[in-house]
Formats: sequence, structure tokens, C-alpha cells
Amino acid sequence: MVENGTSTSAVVTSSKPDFSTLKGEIHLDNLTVKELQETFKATFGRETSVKDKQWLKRRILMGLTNSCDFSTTTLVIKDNGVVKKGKEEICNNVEHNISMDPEVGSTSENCENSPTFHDIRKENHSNATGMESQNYLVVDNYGSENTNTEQRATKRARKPTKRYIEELSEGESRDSCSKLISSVGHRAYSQPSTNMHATPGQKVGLDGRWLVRRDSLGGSGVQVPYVSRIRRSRPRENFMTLMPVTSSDKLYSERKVELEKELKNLNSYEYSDDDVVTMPAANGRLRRKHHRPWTLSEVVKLVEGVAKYGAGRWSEIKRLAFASYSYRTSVDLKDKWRNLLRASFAQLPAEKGMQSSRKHASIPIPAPILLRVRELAEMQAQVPAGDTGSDRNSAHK
DNA sequence: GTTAGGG
DNA sequence: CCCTAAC
Repeated sequence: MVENGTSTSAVVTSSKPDFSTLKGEIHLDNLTVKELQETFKATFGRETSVKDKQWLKRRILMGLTNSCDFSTTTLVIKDNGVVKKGKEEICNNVEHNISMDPEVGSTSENCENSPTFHDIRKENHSNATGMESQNYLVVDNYGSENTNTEQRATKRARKPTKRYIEELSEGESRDSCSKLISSVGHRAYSQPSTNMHATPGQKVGLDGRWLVRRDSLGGSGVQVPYVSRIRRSRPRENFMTLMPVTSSDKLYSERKVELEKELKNLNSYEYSDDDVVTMPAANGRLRRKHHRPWTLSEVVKLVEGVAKYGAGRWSEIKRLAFASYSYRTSVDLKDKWRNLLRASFAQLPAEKGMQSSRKHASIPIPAPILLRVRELAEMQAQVPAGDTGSDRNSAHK
């Protein structure tokens, strides 16, 4: 199958997929890692350093099935590979082609049970369930195998925070000039008559202390209650000032030691003002408390940690890779990873957004690292939460 | 106690 | 970084 094979010598640096390098038939199963990487490059227009054959194959096939309109090409996906469209009737069960696992694939060649590539493209018949008739290439099992794709789409619903509710309510009551009651009345009148039966959540507290509105949060369907702002104590004092002096002293000294140890590693950046509450920065703005720019080595550690343990296992990464960095909490790691993701996906394609994307980055992250971040993100998007080996069910406890 | 996401 | 709902 590799006869024509991938042109291993081709060094395409274009940023766009170049299918011209995909000559003839390609049987992904038979390709070496290097060849798979070449194919990856041809498919996605960029290089990859991932050596995981399985991943590469899956990505390539996914990329092809997703982005390539096969009706306009002479290529067709078949038997775990891309082949030239032949004259023989192609009973092409995409489901089987997309599933790279040998065990699954071994069930092979029954085209009757599941929708076929052929069927869908040809007829675009609406399915019996009437749920949705899709005229794009549907790969059955695709979704179930990569449930992560769906999971990523549906973020877990999050109730608006108390503060959000309060602040929003406060703002609105300001807008309506203390005519809270009347505005509510207006709202009620404007409701369709069928709505007079308010759901429990819509009732208005007689004392006027709490009201509930129907607004939803960002279209999430989460309803935002309307409450009058209750005066709270000031948001927050500096953590240290609230601590008893005794324990404060101890923590402070402990921390100080670590800080000073770290200072040597960092390129002698001056952090003497590190633990200070809020420092007026050069531009007159207030600087955050406890701000410590991420160093390159920290970023690298983080990336490696994500590679090893997976994104989301922040406490684990914190414990195992950042044991000596006491000032980086697992939340910090998570935050930094989020920023890295943003940077890697925003900056690589076009270097335009540099201005804005750099605004939040304390240090310039070298492109190779961002590439790695990107790869990890893509890789882990394919292999959902499932671990590649280390089972933590037994590892814990 | 952790994780995810908005601020 | 901070804050905090969900887990």
C-alpha cells in the first residue's frame, strides 16, 4: 500500500493542508510513525511531534472525514486508509473505518446495520426519528467514541454567583430609579396572560427583598434571581492581616524561605516586594497581590505535567511536578494552562493578535512550547478523560 | 479538598 | 490572580 506512499522527502512548509502529497493509496495501518507524521502534516498543514501511532491515525482520519469533501476528490476513505475511488461499489462503512481499534474493526464488513457513507451522501433521507436530518457526513459512533467532543461543547452549568446576582440587581435597581415595584408590575403585565401562573421562582417576595427575574445567563438557561443587594462586609482584606499574628509569622517565614530559594533560580528578578499587598506599578495602576510572573521553566514544567498526567489533574500535577513551587496552587496551574491554550491557539495561525494575546502573558512563551501545548490539547481532546495507562482508582487510597 | 469557569 | 459553584 505504501508503493506510492507518502513522499517522505517532501518538506512542505505551507500552512494549508496539502493533499497533493497524499499520492495514491495510503493505508494508515502500515505507515511508520514518521510517515504518519508526514500525513498529518499534509492533512493539517502543520507538523507534529506526536509519536503515538494510534493518535496520529485517528487524527488524520478525523481530519480527513471532517474537512475534506470527498465528493470532489478521487479519494475515499476505506479500510483504515485513504484510497483512490475505484469503480467497484464501495460499501464503505465509515464507522468501521474510523474506529482504528483492531478489536472493533474485526467485526468488519456489515454494511446493513449502520448508516453508511454511501447512504448518507446519496439520499440525505431524513431519519425515522425525525430528530434531525443531517446532510453532512455523519460518522456513527464518532460521537460515542469521542464523547469528549460533546462534553467540551456543553460546559457544566453554573449558577450565577451571589455577587453576580447582587451586583446585577443593584445595577438594575439603579437604572429603574428605585421604581422596583412598578417595574416588576410592568413586567408582570407584559407577560402573556397564560403566564399568570408564575412558577415558584417567579414569585415576588412581598417584602420586596427578593425578586426573581427570568433573565438567563448568557443563554445558558440558568435563571438569575433578582435580589436586593444586601450589604456585606467588605469584600476581602489581605489574607495575612486576618491571620492571628502567631501563625501568620510562621507562615510568612516559611514562605519567605521558599521565595528566596526561588529567587536564585529566577534570573535575579527582584521580588522583594513580592508579598506586599498591592503595589502601585510604574504606570500608576494597582498591581495585584501576590503576583509572580511565570517563568519559562515553570511553564515547561507545567506542559510536561499536563503531558504526563493530563489536563485537569491539577492537584496531581501540583503535587508531583510543582512540589517545590509552593506558591503555585493547582488553581494557578489550571489558570496558566488556560492561558497557554489561548495563546497557542490564538497566536500561531496569524501573528496578528500578538498585542492583545501578549497583554496577559508575563513572559513570551516560545513558539515550540505553544506548539506543544496545542498538540497536547488536541491529543487530550481525542482521548477523553481516560488515562493512558496509569489508573488512579487503585493509585489513590 | 478539587476542578472548572467567570471576573 | 481571585472567587466560588459544582463536584
